[in-house]
Amino acid sequence: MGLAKTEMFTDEQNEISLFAKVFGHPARIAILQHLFKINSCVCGDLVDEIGLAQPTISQHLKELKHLGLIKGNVEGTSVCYCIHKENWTAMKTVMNEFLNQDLTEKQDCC
Amino acid sequence: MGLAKTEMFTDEQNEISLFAKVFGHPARIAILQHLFKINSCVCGDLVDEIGLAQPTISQHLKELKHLGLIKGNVEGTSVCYCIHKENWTAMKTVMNEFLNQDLTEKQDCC
DNA sequence: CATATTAATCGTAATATTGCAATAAACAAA
DNA sequence: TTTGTTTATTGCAATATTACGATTAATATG
Repeated sequence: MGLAKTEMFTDEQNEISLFAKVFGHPARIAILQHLFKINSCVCGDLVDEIGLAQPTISQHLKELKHLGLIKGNVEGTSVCYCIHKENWTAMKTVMNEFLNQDLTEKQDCC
Repeated sequence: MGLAKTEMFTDEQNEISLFAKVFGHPARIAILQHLFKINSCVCGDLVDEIGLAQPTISQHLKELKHLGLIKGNVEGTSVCYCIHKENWTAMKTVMNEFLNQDLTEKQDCC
């Protein structure tokens, strides 16, 4: 099928999986890491930095933008991208809450 | 294509994306949350808890197990699953390092 | 205006993921 | 051994993702 039955899960579960999904490709991790690394914003440099074709990078940027994790600013013929700080922080809260669940009290089964 | 060119990315980028990928489906989030919630371990209860067919749940469990995030203990005819604490903690370290990158010094582009 | 530059979009091929019915495998109990 | 119970595997259909060539859109520059 390839179709996740989102209606049978909680909003939280769907939200976490949507964020995780966008992190589920190394090119998008590379894009985000590069945006974190350089202080100023980049655009087509990402195509050189990462070894993928321009349409492919553009597509990955679109997905990141669609989830609100980055924003793009048109400057002449080029577009300058950067991390969307507020949304990134909000995403972090959701993800950290899931990842940092308490394990100490749990007893092992095996 | 549908094929990520893993060889052009760093080990870290590939590792992060692999972890994220497994979190990229709400059913697997639901499974993990349930394993966190109940103190003792579960097996076929997950099929009832989540609304998916038994082979589907089994497949999701397989992926979680393959990444080492859970472990299964055979008890008679049933299998008891639980979070793999050590591996979960190790995964958390990798993911937190990526998610919690410093944003304060970065200037906005837009 | 014509031309270059840059990024987005379209179209398409290759591959991956999801879900489940059917079946198999493993084990317990009668 | 037979039967029931539980989980894993197989096979397949439907859908999603990834990558990129070709093209378009937008803007700058001569």
